[in-house]
Amino acid sequence: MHTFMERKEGLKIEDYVMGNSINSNSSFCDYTGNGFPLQSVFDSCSEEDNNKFSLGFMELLGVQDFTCPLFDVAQQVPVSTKMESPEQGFNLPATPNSSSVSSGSSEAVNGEPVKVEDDQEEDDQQKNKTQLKVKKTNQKRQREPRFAFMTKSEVDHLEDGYRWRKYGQKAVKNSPFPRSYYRCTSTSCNVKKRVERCFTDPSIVVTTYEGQHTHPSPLMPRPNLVGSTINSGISAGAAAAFAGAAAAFSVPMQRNTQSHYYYQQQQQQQHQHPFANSLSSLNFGHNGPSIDSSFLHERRLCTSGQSLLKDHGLLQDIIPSHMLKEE
DNA sequence: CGTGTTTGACCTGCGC
DNA sequence: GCGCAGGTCAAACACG
Repeated sequence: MHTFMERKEGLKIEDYVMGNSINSNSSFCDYTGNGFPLQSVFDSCSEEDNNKFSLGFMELLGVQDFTCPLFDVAQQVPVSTKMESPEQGFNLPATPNSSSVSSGSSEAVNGEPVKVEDDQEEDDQQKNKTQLKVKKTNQKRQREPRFAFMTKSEVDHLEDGYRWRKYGQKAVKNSPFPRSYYRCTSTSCNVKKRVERCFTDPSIVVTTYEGQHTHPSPLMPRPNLVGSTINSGISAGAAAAFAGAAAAFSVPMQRNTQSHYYYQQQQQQQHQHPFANSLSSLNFGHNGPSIDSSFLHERRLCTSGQSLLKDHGLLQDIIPSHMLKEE
């Protein structure tokens, strides 16, 4: 059986969901009836991979029990995984700001306006525009890994231990709810996230993270609080492992939420579970966040939680028992 | 004053 | 080429 780790970039999830019949203009809420914007999560797809991975969508998701509703939040069914950027594994640091380009780069140098002849100024602007195009083109080719999940929450912007600065908001077609764009406030960190609400089920918030933090969470306390989770039925190891994996993409730690996780997997990725990959590389004592008490109320599942359970035995405590039985 | 939000304008990619 | 939609910028503004 194919695991999602073996899947490559280019998987067109819409095809697997609705048999190639989905109108690209439709929101994902239309696709699933549960409203997850897969289009925004699983982009950069290729025809080749469509053909290559013609197995069932559920199989693609690593879900063995095909009777499980695909996007049933109530059942906490893991959904799908995929990552982008061939060169970037799950735990590779995010590309530094070198790839980010400001549209106002032609205005000043070192904060001071540059006085030049008009002709030269125009040339410079032309050059800058050209360079901008080239950079943006390259930027698109090497996208940051994306990680998306849906969360049942009343608040749009979930607290995840990192500080975010909102830099944009756009109305989403076919949805009354706008999409918000956030960027990590850390100067050396270019992680972004998009937050939008499913319009068919407004209680569901879809968060898409792009890139990985290059710094520890500024808000997370030391992980010695993890021990407190034991009393609530989550082992310290499981909690720390999950929180660490979550921190890799800054999964929100929000009370009373329900989430599904989505990975965007990519070509030539290590044959290792993304979460496991992330977990193995995380230094919980330093970089990994500790578990906020709110985490105890979380009922989340990573996409590949089941395989992770098998391999590492870390997350059993937070997996609903009925899901284990379904395996 | 520092930090974060709002919002209109702009850029880019893509389909027709 | 044109129009649309997604994504980003940056000035203005709010707030503690």
